[in-house]
Amino acid sequence: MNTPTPRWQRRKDARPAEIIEAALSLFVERGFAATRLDDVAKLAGVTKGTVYLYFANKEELFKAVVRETVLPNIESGETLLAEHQGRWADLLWTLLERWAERMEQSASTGISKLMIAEANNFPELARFYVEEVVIRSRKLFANVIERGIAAGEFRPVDVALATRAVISPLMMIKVWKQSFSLCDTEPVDLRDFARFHYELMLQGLQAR
Amino acid sequence: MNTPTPRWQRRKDARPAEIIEAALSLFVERGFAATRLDDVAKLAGVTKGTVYLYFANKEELFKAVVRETVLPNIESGETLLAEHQGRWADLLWTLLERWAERMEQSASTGISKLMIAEANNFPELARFYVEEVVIRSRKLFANVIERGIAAGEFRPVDVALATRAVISPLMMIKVWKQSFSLCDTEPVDLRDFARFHYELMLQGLQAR
Amino acid sequence: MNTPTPRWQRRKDARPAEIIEAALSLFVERGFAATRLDDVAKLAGVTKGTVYLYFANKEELFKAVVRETVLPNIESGETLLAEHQGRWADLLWTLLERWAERMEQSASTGISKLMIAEANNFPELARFYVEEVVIRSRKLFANVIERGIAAGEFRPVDVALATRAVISPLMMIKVWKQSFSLCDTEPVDLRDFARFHYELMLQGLQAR
Amino acid sequence: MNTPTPRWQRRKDARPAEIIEAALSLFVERGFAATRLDDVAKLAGVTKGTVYLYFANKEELFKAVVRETVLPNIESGETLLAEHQGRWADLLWTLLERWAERMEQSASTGISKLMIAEANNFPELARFYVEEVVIRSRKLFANVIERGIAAGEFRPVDVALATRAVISPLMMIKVWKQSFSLCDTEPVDLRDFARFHYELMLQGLQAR
DNA sequence: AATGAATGAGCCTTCATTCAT
DNA sequence: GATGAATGAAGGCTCATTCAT
Repeated sequence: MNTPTPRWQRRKDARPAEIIEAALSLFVERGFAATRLDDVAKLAGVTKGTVYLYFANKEELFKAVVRETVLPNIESGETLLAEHQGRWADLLWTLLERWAERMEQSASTGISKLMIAEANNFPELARFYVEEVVIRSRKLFANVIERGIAAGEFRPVDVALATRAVISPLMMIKVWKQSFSLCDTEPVDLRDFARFHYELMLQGLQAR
Repeated sequence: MNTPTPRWQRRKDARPAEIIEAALSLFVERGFAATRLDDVAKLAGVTKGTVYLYFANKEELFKAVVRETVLPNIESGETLLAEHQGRWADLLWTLLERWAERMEQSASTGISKLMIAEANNFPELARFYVEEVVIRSRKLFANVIERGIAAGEFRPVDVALATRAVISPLMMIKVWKQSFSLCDTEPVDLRDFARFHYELMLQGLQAR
Repeated sequence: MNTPTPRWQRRKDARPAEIIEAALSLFVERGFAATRLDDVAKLAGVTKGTVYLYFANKEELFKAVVRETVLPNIESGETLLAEHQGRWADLLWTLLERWAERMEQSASTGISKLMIAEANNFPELARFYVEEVVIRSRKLFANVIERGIAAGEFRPVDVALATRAVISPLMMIKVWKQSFSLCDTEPVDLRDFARFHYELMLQGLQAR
Repeated sequence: MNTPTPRWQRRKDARPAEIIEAALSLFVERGFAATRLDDVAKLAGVTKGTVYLYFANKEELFKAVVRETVLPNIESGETLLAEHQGRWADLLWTLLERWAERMEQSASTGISKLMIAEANNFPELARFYVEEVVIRSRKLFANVIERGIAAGEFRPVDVALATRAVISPLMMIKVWKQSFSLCDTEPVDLRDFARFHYELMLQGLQAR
């Protein structure tokens, strides 16, 4: 007497986002190669065929995940830079703090570890990631440092090296947490570390 | 009547070490999952069946690789600490410099990336690695910082955070190089970066 | 108040023919199995669902294509035979020449190759094709030969064998062209070959 | 009490030939695309993995089939040509007769139809077949015709066209038989047709 | 001890067919 | 009548593992 549940529903507009969300969570949890599209489909509530309706293949699905979940973060940082007024050291802290915050909330920051783990086996993905994400992120921080130097706020350091010195520690801690959260008995808090590292950095960067 | 074993024949005792060496080099180059045992065997000059003679399966081979190739590096650092006389900042630099050097020469430093990439899929191995390698490495650097503070050379910072701040940047750069050497158009030199980062750190660490 | 159906709107009666035309062209180009219904639909300007509205499945569509596109050619030959006056060798040439011409212009002559390729997988279709197309075509040529013999123009050869000897070469060249046009570096012209073969045949057929 | 049957036996030397034989028979029966490697393996008494032990992929398996089963036929024809003494028309007949015989006995002559059916979908196979089989076969017959002309036995015809005229009819009859054996109610005998066609040809070819 | 032939489970991808809209 | 989103079965290929020799 009750209406039989239809075999499926048309959810064209919602599907891609649902699949991307499922893929992000599984990619970050298990890695790219170890994630089966069957599982992505199941988690998204569809079948494998449906995944291929929206994404040409596994690699394109991955790229879509990056585009939808990582790029917006970078763009928000670029906006911050464009609109910034005031001390550059303050902007540096704002960027680092927001990054640390996102690391604790959004799975999208797990993509870094994913890429580190899979880059050698999927060179095309690595290229895509470096071009779309890495270079732009570096440029963002490099810009802040350059302007700080120009403003006389920072010493005239090597910008490429300084950019790495600003980015690497926080990224490493995040990557580490993702891999060893279950067995590292001496974890550090991401935001505490971000602040500590920022202040340490600043001593060495600031002009006297 | 008895056929004398020729001098040049490989003793069977050497086999496991040869297999481990081959496995290290391929695991570091391609990662755990992407390395085929066929290739490990070929590189070691044996056949696939022989690998299974010495190692129960791929995971056990992986564990053996970690055990045999990483610990000696740490021990040499501990010796340096035990015998050190003079300024602690100098020891800090010595440790970082030697580490950076090894990164450019020895495949064993590629294990870090390997572990980061595979830890989630091999929790027991992750536990082993954290206990035997990570904790000991941290303790080494933490000791240097603590003694520097005690000697009035460094400010009384949070030692756990400072240890991470000292270790993470260089490790991140190495991990990164390993994953993106082919497509990162803006690579930095490991030792240049080690020196840059050391000096920056020192500004923030030193007591005035 | 009533919306008049615009004159330019396609009548629904035209749909099947449009789909058949699209299917013919793709089947001939790519073969039965390799032709996707998606592509047929796209070429016909409809969607895949619409194809299933008019044809129960891919096989039925295939049958429809054969029915609609091959028979008219045979009928025109039969007409020629019925109305022929003069030497039978001339009619033979006329038939061969027209056939060679059609081979260069109409996709429908590609059906032969299609049937050769798919007959084993679609036995019922093969039966249909043999009965409706093959037997009738043979009869046409056999008739010409028989009348030529009766008229003393040709020697009294085995008509069944002679019919095959007349038909096969040209058909083979066409079939071949269709399959190997891209990689055969020594193609021959269809009409040159038809003429060459006709004259060769004639030497052997003619009474002295 | 009875010894349990081993899961498999080592039959290294025999395997490739067994797999090739199985593949030939299925390819000819069903076509290249429609033949599943699972079925080839089953018919050869092995598993799919074993097929890949000896052949890199389906296309390479096909090439091996051609190499092992078709090329020897051509080579034997080339030997016949090299060693021939006497009238060229006789050699022509010998070649055609042997070909017709093989058509009735060996599955390998079914490859022609196979290639016709699949060439468009597997261009690399088509290229291989044309280069390794087609060109060489044509050259064989072309040589006979050329020498016949040089010897004054045949009229100075267009050799390329004449070669096709010699080869095509018999090949077409064979191809046809393979596709329509079940439903053609007017089959002709291959060897009868070969003889008939040969004699017809000869009339047109011979110098007066 | 060592080999390497053989296995079989697993995964990405394709596409004819179905059916909710 | 027409659409196109969704399905699901099928097949090529890989590779860790086993085991007869």
